[in-house]
Amino acid sequence: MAELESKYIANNVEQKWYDKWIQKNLFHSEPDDREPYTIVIPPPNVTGVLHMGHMLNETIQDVLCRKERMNGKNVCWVPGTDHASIATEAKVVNLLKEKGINKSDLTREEFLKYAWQWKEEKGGIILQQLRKLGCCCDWERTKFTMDEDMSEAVTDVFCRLYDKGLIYRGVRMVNWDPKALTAVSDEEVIYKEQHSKLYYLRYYLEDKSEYIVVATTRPETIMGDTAVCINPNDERFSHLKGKKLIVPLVNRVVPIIFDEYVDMTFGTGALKITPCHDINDYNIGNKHKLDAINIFNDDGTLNENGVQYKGMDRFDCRKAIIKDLETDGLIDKIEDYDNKIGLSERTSVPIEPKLSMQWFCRMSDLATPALEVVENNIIQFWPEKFKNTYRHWMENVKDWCISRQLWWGHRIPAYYLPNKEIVVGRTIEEAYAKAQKLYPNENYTINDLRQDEDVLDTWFSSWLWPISCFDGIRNPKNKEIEYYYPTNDLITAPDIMFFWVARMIMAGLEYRDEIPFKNVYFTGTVRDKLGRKMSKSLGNSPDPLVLIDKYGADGVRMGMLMVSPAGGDLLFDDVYCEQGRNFSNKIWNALRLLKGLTVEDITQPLHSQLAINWFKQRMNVMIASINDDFSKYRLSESLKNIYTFIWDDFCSWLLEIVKPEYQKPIDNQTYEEIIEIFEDLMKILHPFMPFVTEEIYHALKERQEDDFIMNATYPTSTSNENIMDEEFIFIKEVITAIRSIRNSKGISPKQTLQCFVKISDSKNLISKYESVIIKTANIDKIQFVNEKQNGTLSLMVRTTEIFIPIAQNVNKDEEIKKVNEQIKYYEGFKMSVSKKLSNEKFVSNAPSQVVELERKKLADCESKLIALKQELLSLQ
RNA sequence: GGGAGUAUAGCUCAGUUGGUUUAGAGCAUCUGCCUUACAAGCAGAGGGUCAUAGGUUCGACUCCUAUUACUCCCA
Repeated sequence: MAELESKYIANNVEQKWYDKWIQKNLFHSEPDDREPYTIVIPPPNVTGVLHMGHMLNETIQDVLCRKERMNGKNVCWVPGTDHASIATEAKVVNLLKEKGINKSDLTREEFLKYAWQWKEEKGGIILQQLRKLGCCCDWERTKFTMDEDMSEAVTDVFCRLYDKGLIYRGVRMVNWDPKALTAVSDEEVIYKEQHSKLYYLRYYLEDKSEYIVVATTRPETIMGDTAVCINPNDERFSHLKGKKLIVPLVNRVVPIIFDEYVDMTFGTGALKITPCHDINDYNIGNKHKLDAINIFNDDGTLNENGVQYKGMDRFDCRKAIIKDLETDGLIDKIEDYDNKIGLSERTSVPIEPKLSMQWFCRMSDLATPALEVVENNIIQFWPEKFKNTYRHWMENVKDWCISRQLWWGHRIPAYYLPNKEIVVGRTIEEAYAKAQKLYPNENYTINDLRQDEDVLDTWFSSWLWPISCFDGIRNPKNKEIEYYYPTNDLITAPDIMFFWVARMIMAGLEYRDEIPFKNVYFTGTVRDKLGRKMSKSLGNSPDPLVLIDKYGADGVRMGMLMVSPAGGDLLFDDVYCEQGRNFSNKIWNALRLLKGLTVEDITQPLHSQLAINWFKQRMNVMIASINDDFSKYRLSESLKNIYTFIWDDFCSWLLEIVKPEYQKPIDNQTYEEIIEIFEDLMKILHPFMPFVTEEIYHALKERQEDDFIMNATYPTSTSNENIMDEEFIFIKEVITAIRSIRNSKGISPKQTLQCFVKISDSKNLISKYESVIIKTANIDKIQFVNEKQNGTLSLMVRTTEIFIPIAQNVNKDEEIKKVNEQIKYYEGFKMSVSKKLSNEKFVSNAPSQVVELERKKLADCESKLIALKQELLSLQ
């Protein structure tokens, strides 16, 4: 074998193995008689580039997939992307603008051509990046939410829901995004605290005899005012019943209305009502049958109802209006005021409430069963606390606004007839047939049908994802959907629980009569080390590809997972990736150690045999604990355990014990066993660090052409016996105590020491492991004695006393001080235990093992105290 | 304003139905080592009134109540 590099270079290794896995088609799945394990990826936006949130999310999925594959499942991880209507359309519009092309100058078809072109060029970047991370996605199955089959499913579902009466059209107050020029759903509005102003405006009575002061944060909407509202219990205004007011600037005469909705303590107690531009005002307007005057164009500028401000942007208009009102003396005062403003998640501009005709999907019937399956743990949430949030939303679910005023997306399959009626159909032909049937006397031609201009909300396709990925809407009985569905685990962020998770559950139950997945694992948010969310504007997000280049995909994967408990936020820092990279290097060097040894057919030393047997027992315990952690999605804990198992138990203890002296050979039995153990360790680690483990796996032995660790069987726990592990813990304490003495007295590790052990219960155990202690603590041999030896230092491990002779003089004062400190500690300990034991209630109520244990504690403590006091005497 | 969650070492977190020598890990810190696999390392050490105040219990980091602080969700 060629000389191994002294450092592990991930870049030399990772691409090589990924290419081999692809070349051997190891990620591809076909239905067979094995049990399936299915994950559909939460499809990233085509506009997106890989960010830290994806990294965490995809790493978790990859770990789960790789683990289940090694457990013998037929693993299918379906990758794909989401068309992201608003974001993509915005991107394409901007791009065209740079080329000097306005969207409004293009036809729908022309625009879509540009959009598809953009998608083909840029939309796959993120999936390429996932390959760098090592993701074992079945790339042959890559889906896009606007693929033809996926789109057909969306249309089909729309028609079915419409026929069922669950989809309707209506005028509603919607959240209007004046930049994207579309409605967005409630979930896409982000409320942010902002410093703004509260303006106190004077509205004169019709007869100008007096004015009342109205407080508002949005003075620019006064042109749409159609009333001023007052609480009927508010005595300050009771004399104004039946009076009318003049709206400033537009001089419109509006009524004073009375409604208990108004909070008497807020502002002045008088509220201006603008039914077109505020949801609460809209409701009051309906109730009191007020006029509704729309003053805005779709892009947030003022329309002709804004009279002299026509054409001005809404925020410029606010400034202008304040100036004009001031000139007219109609401003009472202006106060600083903090309020929450709704911003569009996509464009970050303030949302403008707007009345408009939209399509809605009725939710309540769909929500009931979807809540039930989560309440009954048929679908399990990890961590479980998210059930609360889910329940709250499902119990207060509102109808879903599913239309968007965009071109990029699934066009609504509704057609308008000249008589203003609507027909819905999967194709225009189907719609036309319906029209003929409904209105046989009208003699319509197919050209009379005009399709709705709007597209569907992106989530209206995403909610079908686990089904439509396997063509389960169009072909509900096909082999694939029957085999892979329901999927096993969904890994996602909690912020899309309502957009997506809840609706997938609804769709699953509605169209398959079955849940879409059995477990939902919610990841935390990736933050920077100061706890701030990672964002473009803060520039605090590292570039994942740069990280991978620097630390290796294995290093980054491990770094992220080590610090991300389920559902807990992750405070990311490069140092974690560095730790991951160092771990790869540690493993690499363990390989170098083994590869550098000369193997001979000689007798296996006792210490090697003992250590290997101990390690095998420990391995059993470890595997059981890893499997238990996985069953509870405690990936972080599992990885931490594996990390210490390999670094400490394997490298620092096992390898150090079996390592022959410099330039001496190792016996072949030990060597073979260590190679086997190393291989099992790599299998255990593989799901977390796929590349370095594959590399080591192949370096350990010659392998068959098709032998890969990613397809190996995960080691199983063959016994739960752990006697040797417990023994070894004590022996390690003994060894550490001797090393510590060495360290504190400045004795070189190279200097072999004598060692006396006072005869006690531990004699057999220490004799058994004598060879191990000799090797690792560098002592000549163990001599059992009845008394402390002269010129030695005492140390105590549990209740065993050990004496080490040291050449230099013992610093008596220092030793006396130490012994006194220990005596003090054990006296205190003894007191607390005695107190417990002298409590009759404790002795009679506590389980007998607990009482026994306390008795043993007391006995051990007393014998320690005796020894310590003797030690003190001998020092004085 | 309504709801949920968290509070344990300098930092990030474990601590599984209350009881295993009066709290564990990683990182960071300190001490000593270039000991032929590894300085991306080795050996060792220090560091905590378990947020505060009560309560339940023979026994509380663990259960209950209140307070404080922070985080998230919803309006």
